[in-house]
Amino acid sequence: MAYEATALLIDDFDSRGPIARPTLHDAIVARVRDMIIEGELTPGARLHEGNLGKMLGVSRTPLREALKFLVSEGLLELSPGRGAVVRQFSAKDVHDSLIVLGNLEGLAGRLACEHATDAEIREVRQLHDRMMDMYEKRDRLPYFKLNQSIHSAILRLSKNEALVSVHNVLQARLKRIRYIGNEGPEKWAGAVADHEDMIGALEARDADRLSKILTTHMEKTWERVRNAI
Amino acid sequence: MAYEATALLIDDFDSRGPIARPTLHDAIVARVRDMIIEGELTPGARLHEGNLGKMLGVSRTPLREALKFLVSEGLLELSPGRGAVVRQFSAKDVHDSLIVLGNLEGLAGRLACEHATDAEIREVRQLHDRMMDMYEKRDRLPYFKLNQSIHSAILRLSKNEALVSVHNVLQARLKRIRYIGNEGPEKWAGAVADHEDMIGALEARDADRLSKILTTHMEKTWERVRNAI
DNA sequence: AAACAAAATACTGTATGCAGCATACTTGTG
DNA sequence: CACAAGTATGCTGCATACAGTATTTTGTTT
Repeated sequence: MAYEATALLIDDFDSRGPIARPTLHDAIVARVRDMIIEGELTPGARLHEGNLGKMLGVSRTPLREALKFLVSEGLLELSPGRGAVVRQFSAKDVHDSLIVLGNLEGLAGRLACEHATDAEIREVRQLHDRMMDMYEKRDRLPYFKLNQSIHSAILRLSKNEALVSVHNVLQARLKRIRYIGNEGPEKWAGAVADHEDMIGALEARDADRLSKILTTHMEKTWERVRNAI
Repeated sequence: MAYEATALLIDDFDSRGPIARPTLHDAIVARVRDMIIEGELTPGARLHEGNLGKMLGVSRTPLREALKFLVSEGLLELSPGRGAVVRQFSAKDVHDSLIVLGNLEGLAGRLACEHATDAEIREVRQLHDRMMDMYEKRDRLPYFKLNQSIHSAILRLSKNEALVSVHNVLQARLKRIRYIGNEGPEKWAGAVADHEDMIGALEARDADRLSKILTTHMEKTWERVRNAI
């Protein structure tokens, strides 16, 4: 019975790429991370090792290892003798993180203008166009996902691994909040306008302009999200 | 016998602060991190759980948890079935990290100009003056430590927790490199000049200037370190 | 009835044991 | 003598068992 659940976990994991096979550790980390992002585990909730382990079909040992991993990522907090708790982010925490994220994306944009190939920029343009389609249809979820893809793509095009990894950590902490904070129609239009500017600046390889747009875009994100906290 | 080593570990840990008592987990993490920074564990070295555990007087279970933590921090890499290895940083990795660090410190400087109190700036000035004393005496190690303290202080004065935490992660990855890369006299003078500018800009609360100095300072660090890799 | 103390329960932290896999060594063959 | 295959050793990955500590519940006293 326990093994059925384990099998499920591993099936969930993306098995493409012949280099590294999926490990149970990675599967648990990904699963718990999702549970936090999707709100199954709410901020402040205690993670009971016994129950959670049974739930996932895993013994406490690998589960605890995964929890330590998530503590290091900043998604959980650990009080000695009392186990792991889903981390609470105050409004200031979120604001602080968004400032840093804005700065990192600004840097990424600058580097992307320098290092991206024309073909890569065309790919981002395609993502953008598909996103605009979804906006026309007011289809929120695909829009949201494509939006995320575009930001990730710009990060990737910076060709700076350290930047990508740091950005991912911060991004993961806020994913839950952004998941909730779905903006109203008027602010949505503003975000779309930003994105039009973005792709334009990238295609023109105007590093200063792209950098500024990205940083400012993140400040606006704060305005959109601040009430949802 | 095993317990003697454990006790030692815990004694190493700073026990001030009545809130959180030192945990074995934190002690192991700190110890292994130090072993990497100080070169006791060289990049590419495999970490044998049995031996390392005996060495530290700890069983494999908490040791493995600590290793997972350090993997998440980016100091170790994990290949399934083959355990943990001290991560190798290529020259590009280091360069990329320094670019990001420079950007983060630039942001920190900008925020510090805004949020630091006069008293806090005076404290940085004192650190700076003491560092200059050490420079006069050509006393490298205290100079190095005070230098680090000043950069940390500026980060702290940004009053941005997310920024501090992200900076720490990246800083930890490079600590080993900086530990090696001790510059020659002519470049040392350049670094000192930068620091004079820094404290001046901070006291004047000139955010743009401080930000630029910090970012540029990091680019110069690359020049100093690049040959040592 | 309320508050405090004590005991029982339950959860975390650590050690150990076992199974599966990777690697190294040895032996046999071309 | 070299190379390949099979075997043996050793290490990682996971589960379970035990010890120590926090929490909750119950009983007693004011």
